[in-house]
Amino acid sequence: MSAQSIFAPAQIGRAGEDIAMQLEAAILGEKILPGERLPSERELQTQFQCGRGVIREAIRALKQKGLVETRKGAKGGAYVKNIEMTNVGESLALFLKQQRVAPGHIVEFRESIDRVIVVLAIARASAAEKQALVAETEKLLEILKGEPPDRDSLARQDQILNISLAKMSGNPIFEWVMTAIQQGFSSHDYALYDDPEYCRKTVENWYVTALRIAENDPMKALNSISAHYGLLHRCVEKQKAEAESIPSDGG
Amino acid sequence: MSAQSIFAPAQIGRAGEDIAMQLEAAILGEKILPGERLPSERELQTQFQCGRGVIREAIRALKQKGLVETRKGAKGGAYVKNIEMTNVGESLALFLKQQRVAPGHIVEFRESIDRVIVVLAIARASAAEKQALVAETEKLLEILKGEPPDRDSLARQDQILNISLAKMSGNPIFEWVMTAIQQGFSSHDYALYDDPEYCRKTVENWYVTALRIAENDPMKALNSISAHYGLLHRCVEKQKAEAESIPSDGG
DNA sequence: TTTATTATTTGGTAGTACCATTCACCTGCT
DNA sequence: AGCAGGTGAATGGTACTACCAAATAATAAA
Repeated sequence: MSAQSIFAPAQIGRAGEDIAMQLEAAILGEKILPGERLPSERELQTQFQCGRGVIREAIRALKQKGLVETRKGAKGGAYVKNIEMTNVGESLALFLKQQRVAPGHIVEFRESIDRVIVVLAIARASAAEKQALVAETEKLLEILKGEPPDRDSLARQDQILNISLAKMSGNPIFEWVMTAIQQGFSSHDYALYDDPEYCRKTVENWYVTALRIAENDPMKALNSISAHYGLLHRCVEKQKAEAESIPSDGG
Repeated sequence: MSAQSIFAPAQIGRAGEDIAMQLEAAILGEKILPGERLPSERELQTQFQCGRGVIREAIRALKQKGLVETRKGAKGGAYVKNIEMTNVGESLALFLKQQRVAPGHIVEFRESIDRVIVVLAIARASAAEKQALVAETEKLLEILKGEPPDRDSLARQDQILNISLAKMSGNPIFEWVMTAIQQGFSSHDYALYDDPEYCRKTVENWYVTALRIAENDPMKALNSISAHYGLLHRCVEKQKAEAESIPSDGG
């Protein structure tokens, strides 16, 4: 009943934007909580005193932002949901693609983040969490034993490890940033796992790193991280060189 | 003339999504370059064999992603543009707001990022850029001389400094992260500038940091950064304590 | 009580009409 | 010729109506 009179008609030039903003404000201001629904399009139409198309466009914008999801049928409508990391990641991925951010930059960023994460994780994560991390790396070793190793599984497990580690930092922002970067970079990551040599070394390095973390040895863990990204960096350089020497298949 | 037959009618359940995806693919695939226009809504309507509302919603989604901007009138339409960092930042900012991240976490994250940025900036930025940074901090000093200092200007200049510094790292991802974090937490930053003591110290610290960077002295610069965030952290704690002792005015 | 049918709600789509804005073009005056 | 002002066309923005498809609720039938 709270969402009946909180909206103003607001009929200026770009009414759609205005309505989208009002709805967004209502959501962020927790006038409408996650799980609840916005009034139906036809109700909003009367509340805002405008056409239904405008309402639809506004809701479309919210949907794009990940603020709501829509369902059809009775009891359908625009349901407020918690924003997921994937929305942020998608957005970043778009940016990275269009701006042609060099893989080297991404590697550099990830390394710098990871170094901080490792130190925080050692200081804050419980022994159980650290052991769990080691267990996850052992899974990675298992996957590597396959003949041939399943690249898809490797990449997925690698992402899981990165996220787990980020979680152990005790600071959610690291986790989110890592998730976003991984989404934006996933295509490259896959490519890197094509190199069997890089692949093997990386997996081994993950294992060592996890052990160092479990042993609460930050300096050695940082060394492992550096080694990891050293590998990654060389691999990126190598792929770049190859891409330049074979400039075929382009559009 | 290339954008006439590249779209398929594609009339399945959620046609809007489909059309948005096709348009997005066309843009990312560089079928339509930045600065160019999408066909008009009415043209797309005939190409996709659907109603104009659907087209409008699809374009609305692209607009929300920051892929296009629309203009009215003759020669108007949806123009492809380069994605700006603020668009990506908005997405993250939204997420951070909804997740109610503790200010302490943000301070921690920003410090860790800033430490890396400073080192990179010293190594990579030109002498001119470093001098420019010093000049910007001097502006901050000027603002501080006002009686009373204009908090709004201070906060804005502080943001400019952070972004400038991030830019000097030579890695656009740091710039993005800094932009995004600032967007998400401008409110906190403003609050911090309410404390005149913190304000003065911070400004002075910025100046010292810029000088250290200009002198290419990474260790001292890092010390300044630590001092900066030490201040910030104490200020956040103080405000948190105050907020807890005065639990009024809440929703 | 369970199952099948019907009605209702609600988002999704199509189409039309009209308005406001912007630009290209043309007219007419100087 | 050159400039001022008007005119018209293109285009996004809005309103409205009608209908479809899906999902739920209410009702009837077994």
